[in-house]
Amino acid sequence: MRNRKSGYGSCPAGCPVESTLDVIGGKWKGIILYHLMSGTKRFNEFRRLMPGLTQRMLTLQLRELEEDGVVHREVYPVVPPKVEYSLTEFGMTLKPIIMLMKDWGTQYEQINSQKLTESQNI
Amino acid sequence: MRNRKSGYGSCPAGCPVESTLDVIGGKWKGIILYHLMSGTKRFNEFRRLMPGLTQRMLTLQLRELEEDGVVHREVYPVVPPKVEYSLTEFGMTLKPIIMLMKDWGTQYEQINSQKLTESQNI
DNA sequence: CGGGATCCTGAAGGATACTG
DNA sequence: CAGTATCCTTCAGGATCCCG
Repeated sequence: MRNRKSGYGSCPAGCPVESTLDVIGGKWKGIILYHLMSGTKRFNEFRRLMPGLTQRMLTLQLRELEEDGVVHREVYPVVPPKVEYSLTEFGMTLKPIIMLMKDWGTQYEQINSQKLTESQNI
Repeated sequence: MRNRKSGYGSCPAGCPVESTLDVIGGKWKGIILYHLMSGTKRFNEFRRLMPGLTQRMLTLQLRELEEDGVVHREVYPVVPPKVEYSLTEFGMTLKPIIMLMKDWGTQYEQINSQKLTESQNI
């Protein structure tokens, strides 16, 4: 999923779509960004919000989002350590997309669960 | 990227976002959907539009999109074979998302190329 | 023309343990 | 608290050849 950006060679049109997917398409990036929409979060806050996400993956995904310029990482030089993650201004511009994706995903899930119950009734 | 849907266990909120990414997050699905926005396409049309995409992957990605209910596959019983792919009505509802993603990706690419030239000037 | 059948690999993601 | 550091697994994606 990563290294899409490097490889294309020829990609006439529609590639910006892929660039966007590069940024938000990581396994956890969608949820991470979604949670960041509602405000700054700390490292362990994410872990509470997303059980099942390991520390390693959380770190990696956050670092990539940071590299891509959509997430800001603020380190406070205190003991115990305190690090806050927030959306950059550019990251904020993802809000409409994430929100639309949330709405669409809700629709999609409803339709899928309907299919399921239908096939059980037959 | 696939089988996200099956695995979660606990996914309180924001998961619809992930569901959507499940549908559009495949390596070529973004471009495929983008090209379908402008109308029905045949198998080899896609291949022309996206050199570098192998037959196998094109078939697989189209089949998954079909399973997810966003793409319709129309087979004409003629010789030589003719198969047309189009968006379902539900698939049409993805248009706003794809378009936003295209716009955002364009912005993102501009910013990235700026960074590049800046770092070369230093 | 529009695929299917195989085989293969790279890297995305995961489990676990340790640390400043 | 917020991470590294290793090691390991899986499977999405690719290459190639064949077919009705």
